Amino acid sequence: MPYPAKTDRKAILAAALEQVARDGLAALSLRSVAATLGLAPNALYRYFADRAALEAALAEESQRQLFGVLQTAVGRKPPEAAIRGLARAYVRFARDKPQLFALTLLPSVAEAGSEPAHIAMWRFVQQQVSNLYGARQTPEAAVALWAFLHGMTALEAAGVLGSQKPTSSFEFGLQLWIAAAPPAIHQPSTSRG
Amino acid sequence: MPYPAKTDRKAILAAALEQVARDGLAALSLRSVAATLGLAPNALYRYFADRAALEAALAEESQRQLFGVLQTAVGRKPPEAAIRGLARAYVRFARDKPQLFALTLLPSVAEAGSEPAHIAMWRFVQQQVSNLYGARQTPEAAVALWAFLHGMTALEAAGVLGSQKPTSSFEFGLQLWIAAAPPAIHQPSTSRG
DNA sequence: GTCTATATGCGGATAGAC
DNA sequence: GTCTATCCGCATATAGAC
Repeated sequence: MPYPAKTDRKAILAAALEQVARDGLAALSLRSVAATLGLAPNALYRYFADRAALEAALAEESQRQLFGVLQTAVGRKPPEAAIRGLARAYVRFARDKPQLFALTLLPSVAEAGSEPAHIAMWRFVQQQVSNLYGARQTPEAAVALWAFLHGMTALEAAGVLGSQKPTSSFEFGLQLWIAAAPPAIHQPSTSRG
Repeated sequence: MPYPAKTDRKAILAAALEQVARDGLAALSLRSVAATLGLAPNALYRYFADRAALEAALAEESQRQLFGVLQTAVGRKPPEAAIRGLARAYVRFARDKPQLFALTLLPSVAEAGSEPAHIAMWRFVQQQVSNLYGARQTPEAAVALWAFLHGMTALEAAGVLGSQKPTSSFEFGLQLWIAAAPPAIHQPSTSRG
C-alpha cells in the first residue's frame, strides 16, 4: 500500500471539533483541519462528501456530548431534583462550550446503525418531565421547559442581558415551571412501577 | 467631479437587507450588494468600514423592525392582552422573517445620536411586564418571558419539534407565565397612576 | 482507493489612479 | 467617491502518482 491511511473519520472529527470549540463553526476550514492532521488541503473529501457532511457529523457529536452531560446531571435523583440538575447542566454546557453548544440544534447525521443522539436525548428529557408532570401534559411541558432553557442560553450568549443577572431569571422561570406541575404526581420520587 | 456619489448608506442598507431577508446573513456578500446598486465590488467600503460594520447596521435595522411590530401588537390593550399580543407577535415575526429575526440578537450599532433600538425595545417590554407583574419581580419575569419566547422560535426554526405542534407548547408556557402574575396587580388594566 | 497537485470561482480587503 | 488592479483564504472538482 503506497498510501496507507493517515487518518480516519474519528481523527478528523476530533481535530475539527477542537477547532470549532475554539473558534466557532463559521471559522472552521477543511484546510486547517487537514493541516492539523498533516494532510493535503483536500484529503478530507475521501471521508466527508463536503463541508456540510462534516458539519452534520460535528453536530451529531455535540449532541452526544450534551446528552452525556444531561444524563450525568440527572443521575438517580428524584424527579424535581432531576429537572433542576438537568436545567442547570444545560445552561452550564451552553455557557462553558458556547461554540459546541451552537451545533446542538443543527441538522445532524448519526453514524450508520446508531440512533441519532438528539432523538435519544429528547426521549430522555421527556422521561424526566413525565416523572414530574405525568403523561398528560408532558409534551407541552417538556417543550416549554426546553424553550425556556434554550432562550436563556441564547440571551446570555448574545450579551443582551447587560447588568441583569442571568441566574435570578433562570431560578425564577424554573421555579415557575416546577410549581405548575400537578402536585399529585409531584410526590413519588421515581418511576419504579 | 469625475466620480459623483451613486449611492448612500440608506440605499446600501435597503439592498443588503433585502438580500439578507431572502438568503440569510451568511449568504450576503458585499460584491452582490454592490452589483445590485451598479457599483464596483468595493465601493461600499466608503460607507462601511468592513463587513462587520454593515452587519451591525443591518442588526440595528432588524431590531427597529421587530420593535415596531411589538408596539403595534401591544397597542392600547390591557396588561394581559398586551403580553399575549406581544408574545404572539414576537413568535410570528420570527416565523415570517426568520433571516431577519436572526439579526435581532446580533451586536448592533445605532446611527449617531439615536438610541439603539434594542435598548428602547427592552424598556418597552419591561414596561408591559411591569403592568402585569408589578415592579418587584419585573426584571426576572421579563427575562424569563423573553427567554421562553426566543427559545420557542429557536426550536421551531431548527425543526427539532417534529410532529409536536408548537402552538400548544406556546400556549402552555405563556399561560403558565401569566398565571404566576400577582393577582393584586393583575386587576388594574393600565398604569395610569 | 488514498493521497497529491492543480485549476477555477467566490468573497473580503487594501492600494492607488482619477 | 468611484474605479481598476491585486492579494489572500476557502471550497469545489478533476487528473494523475503510487
